[in-house]
Amino acid sequence: MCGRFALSAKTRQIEKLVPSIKRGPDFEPRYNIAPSQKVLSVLNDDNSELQYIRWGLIPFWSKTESIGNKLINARIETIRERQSFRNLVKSRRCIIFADGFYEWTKNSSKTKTPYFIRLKSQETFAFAGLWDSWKNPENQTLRTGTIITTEANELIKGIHNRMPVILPNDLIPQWLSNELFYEELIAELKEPFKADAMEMFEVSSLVNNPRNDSPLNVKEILKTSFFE
DNA sequence: CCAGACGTTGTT
DNA sequence: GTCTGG
DNA sequence: CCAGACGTTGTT
DNA sequence: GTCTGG
Repeated sequence: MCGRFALSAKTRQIEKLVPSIKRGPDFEPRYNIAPSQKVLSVLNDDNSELQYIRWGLIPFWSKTESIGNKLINARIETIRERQSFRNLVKSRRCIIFADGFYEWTKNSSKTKTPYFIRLKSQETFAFAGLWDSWKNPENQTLRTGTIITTEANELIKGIHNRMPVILPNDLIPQWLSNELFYEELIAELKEPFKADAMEMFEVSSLVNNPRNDSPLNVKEILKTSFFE
């Protein structure tokens, strides 16, 4: 699963992943992005626009906002079957930027230990996602999205059985293209991102609280040596 | 036909 | 136990 | 994902 | 809005 992640990159690094996007503003680093918060994305609708959507999919037909609490992830194995997702695969794909994510493992003691996972290169990457547009009772439009998951790779398997679908950079244009052979691409994306390009660290349980998103907590959250 | 769901993870 | 909010 | 709430009447 | 279950 993917229920929490980080994005501390500058706009410039994100522009490298999607050359067609217009220069966006720089933004504050975020180390503890939780469902219901805004996530930085590019939608297949407009590959030139960097925009925020809310994490937690609210399908256009939903009468209530609360369904978004549930639809934070979509299993790639069943994405073509699920009522809430299958139509979106054809028409409403997106990418969501991150440079690391968290997974939890349960200990014998009922406590949960968080781990931070990122690329060895420390580069920003793109999750594969789906989005939709919903109108609230006041007729205001809200764009929301969900992150696609797959089985865990060899690195992550030790702590957890699922992980987010990370798009290899060369597949980003395909995922955002409107002439998509999604059958083939989806089959390809079931294969989890390669483990030897990633690294994983146990981190402080400070990250358990989604309100701890201060850059000042980074050294506490990432307690190993790599943030000197 | 209508009513109710529409999801994932992990645990029992 | 289950839902809501972040 | 985790943390925290989960409620009403009536006013300190 | 559309499918599933009864």
